[in-house]
Amino acid sequence: MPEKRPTLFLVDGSNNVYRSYYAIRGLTNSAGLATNAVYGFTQMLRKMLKDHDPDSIAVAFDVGTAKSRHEAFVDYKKDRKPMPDDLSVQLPYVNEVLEGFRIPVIGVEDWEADDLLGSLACAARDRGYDVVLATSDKDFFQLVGNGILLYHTGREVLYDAKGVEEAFGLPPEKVVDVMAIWGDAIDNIPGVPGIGEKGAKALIQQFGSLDSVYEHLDEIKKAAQRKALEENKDKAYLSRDLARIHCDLPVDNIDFAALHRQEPDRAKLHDVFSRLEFASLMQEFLPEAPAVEKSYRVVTAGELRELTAREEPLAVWFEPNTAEGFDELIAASLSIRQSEALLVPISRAVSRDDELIAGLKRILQSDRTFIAHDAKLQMRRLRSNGWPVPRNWADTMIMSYVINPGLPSHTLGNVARDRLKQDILTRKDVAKTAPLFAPEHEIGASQLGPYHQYLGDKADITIALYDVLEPELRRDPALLEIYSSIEMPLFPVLARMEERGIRVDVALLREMSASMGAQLADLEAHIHAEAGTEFNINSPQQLAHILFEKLQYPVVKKTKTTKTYSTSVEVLQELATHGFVVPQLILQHRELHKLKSTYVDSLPELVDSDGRVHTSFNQAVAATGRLSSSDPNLQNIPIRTEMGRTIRKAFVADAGFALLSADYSQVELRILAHMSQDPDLIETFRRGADIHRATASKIFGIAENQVTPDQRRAAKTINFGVLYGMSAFRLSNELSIPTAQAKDFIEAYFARYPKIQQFLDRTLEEARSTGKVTTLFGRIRYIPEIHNRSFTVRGNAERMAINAPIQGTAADILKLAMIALDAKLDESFARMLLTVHDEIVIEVRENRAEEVAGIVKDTMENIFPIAVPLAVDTHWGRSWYEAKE
DNA sequence: TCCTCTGTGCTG
DNA sequence: TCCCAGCACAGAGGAC
Repeated sequence: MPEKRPTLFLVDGSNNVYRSYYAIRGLTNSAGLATNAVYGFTQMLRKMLKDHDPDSIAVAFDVGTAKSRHEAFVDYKKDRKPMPDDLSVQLPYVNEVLEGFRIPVIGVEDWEADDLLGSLACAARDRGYDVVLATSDKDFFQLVGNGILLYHTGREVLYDAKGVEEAFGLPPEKVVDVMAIWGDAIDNIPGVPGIGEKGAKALIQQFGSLDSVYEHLDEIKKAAQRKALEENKDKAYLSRDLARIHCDLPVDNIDFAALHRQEPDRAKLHDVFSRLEFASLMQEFLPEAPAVEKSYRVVTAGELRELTAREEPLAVWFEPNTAEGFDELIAASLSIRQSEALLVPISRAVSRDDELIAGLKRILQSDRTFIAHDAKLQMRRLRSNGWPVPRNWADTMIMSYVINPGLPSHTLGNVARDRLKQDILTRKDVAKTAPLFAPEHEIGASQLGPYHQYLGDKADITIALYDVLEPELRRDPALLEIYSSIEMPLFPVLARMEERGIRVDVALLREMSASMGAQLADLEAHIHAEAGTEFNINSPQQLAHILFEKLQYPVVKKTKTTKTYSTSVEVLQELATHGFVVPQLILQHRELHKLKSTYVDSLPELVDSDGRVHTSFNQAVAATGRLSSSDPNLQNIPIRTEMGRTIRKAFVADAGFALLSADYSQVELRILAHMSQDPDLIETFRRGADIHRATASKIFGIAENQVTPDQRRAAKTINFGVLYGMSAFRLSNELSIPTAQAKDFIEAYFARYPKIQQFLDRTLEEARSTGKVTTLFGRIRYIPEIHNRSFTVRGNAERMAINAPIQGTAADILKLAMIALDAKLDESFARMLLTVHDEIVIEVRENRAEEVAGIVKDTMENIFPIAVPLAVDTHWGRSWYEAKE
């Protein structure tokens, strides 16, 4: 193998200062000094040094004006605004930061920074460096290739020539030809007026160069394009000259050896960061180097044997070939102690060691505890690769979730930041460095790089979190019970459900798509004709313009955040009642388009080679304890309208099987009855009456058989409203009655169900005094905003406090039922596939559907007895459509 | 071009 | 002042 060339990173100073200035808004220190540009620039540098660890580095700034280009084109940059004051004041700090990092600054009087960078790059390349230009200016794409790479500092992506071709659409050598036509507003390169990015790229793709475009003008089909090119030939050629970056300026005086990386001056950095008030950077660059050094290394056979003999919990991470997939494993990361990690190369590509792999498999078969952050993911990765799956797991993601489910995210990186104040490298960070650091080549190497760092962090941080979270969990017996008796037994069940997937009838969806497409086209034509103009019906902005400005319909409602005209269903329905025809058509178009784009057209894309879609059930997302589903979300498949419901016909059972759906009836109201111990509500459920009719009877003081459909509907709305903490305002809206009357209804309700009122009061009191609420099983949800001074924020918190115990208890019960069912049902005749909050979908042998339905109903109804019976309805059929009554 | 925000709408 | 919990699509806007 040829010796590796040293890397030299050349940073485009002005570009990155400006980019940071515009990318981050409103950052100042307490003295009022703007710090946005220097902050962004510093973070960019820090990230780049960390991710790419260059051997040498320099920053180029332009100084003075650029004469050569003035001569070429007098208008050049004539419109460029002077640097904003709140940017120029930051430049001295940028210099201080660079001094702190000990990074040299290169500036040559009267040269364009572009040309300076280009010339430095070419000279360095010729002296044996791998050069990386750090900029977000796409003009530099032209220099990429033959020893020069571009690191896009906004995207944090490294481009080689192939990468440029993918990203830009054309290879580096064609960039100036494209710019000649396209132009560049930022640099005042005019280009050919009337032709933009797409047109310019298409032309160069077709003809190969600017010269060739002009040689073949007569072949250009679009008359307007041809005319624009004819009339602006001078501008085009001038633009090409302006876009070309010069690489031949004399840079002989530059001593490249002096650009070698140096250790940063931590004291200096700490000082400037403290004046700028960059707290996290101050923390990172303490005057003294950090005492604890991480020890990550590639494991030896001896070390692995030693590890096998031990029994303490082992944190594990298995790295697959692709970020989200379950395909071939590349490497494993193991840790039994914080700040340490052993890495095992698995990849076939390089350094595969069968002895190591066999040793690792032996460890997995032991009875020790394996700690993972998302054990379900690790389990699926192992199983899909035919590896042994451990029996005993601990899961730090679930620990974090059980301890505080309300965090915005329970990913490893997020929990590490929250709990350990540590940032970890992501796969994305490392993948961006691909052209320099191909993982399969790096993992077996003796010298550690970013990929080792990333892998080591996985196991190291997992065990560090375990050390923090496990004792914390133990301090709360109820939470420990939820963890060990609900969540941990559940995850292998969910793993199986994901692996099985559900069969989808793609042909049926394609048929639906075609027919819906035709209907949509008709509707669209009709709407455009009625509106008298063509516009994008799916654009709320354009639609609002047509409805409320062109057609002058009355304004019903404004949107919440931007206070623009709302075009929501309620608004359109309201307008339709006035007799306007367009809103009615839009409503039809909306429904069709929604169903087609979200379900009918997207589901077939997600069908696996086994003809089934495999969703992910997320066990650490919903703040109430519910599960969620994504990629695809199978918990929001339409049912309420007949057209939407039809989509369920595409979810089908295997040949010889049926789909069985079992759902809890009114589970949340039954839980409310239990938790409040309201005698009337309990009595109604015990005698198996229609709960909404019974409620109507009580509120309106009439016999149950006298209740009108409207009264029942009102009672139903109130019943659900109670679970959500509904306001009289909302109820009045929902029922189209005056607010005063809605208020009366609610008062009548609580007068008849005083225990419910007491339960709600008690729950709010718990939230106020302890800052949290709990489910029947002790699952916690924190309600930090319960004392907020803002009426709106506090009101929201109160409604969450009321809803969380009920919704969460229902989730707990469903999870217990799933665990019990998984133990009872044999894979050979009944397979749990889906769960939708109060429903479980099971694929069952046709001839055993009735028997299994009985088992499922019995299990779900008796899993956790409460003051009222839990009722479960079951239905089955060929499809999910048929399985729902 | 990509990313983020916003509006909208589907489920329990 | 708009009812809890989710996920996903499409358009629009920002831009050295």
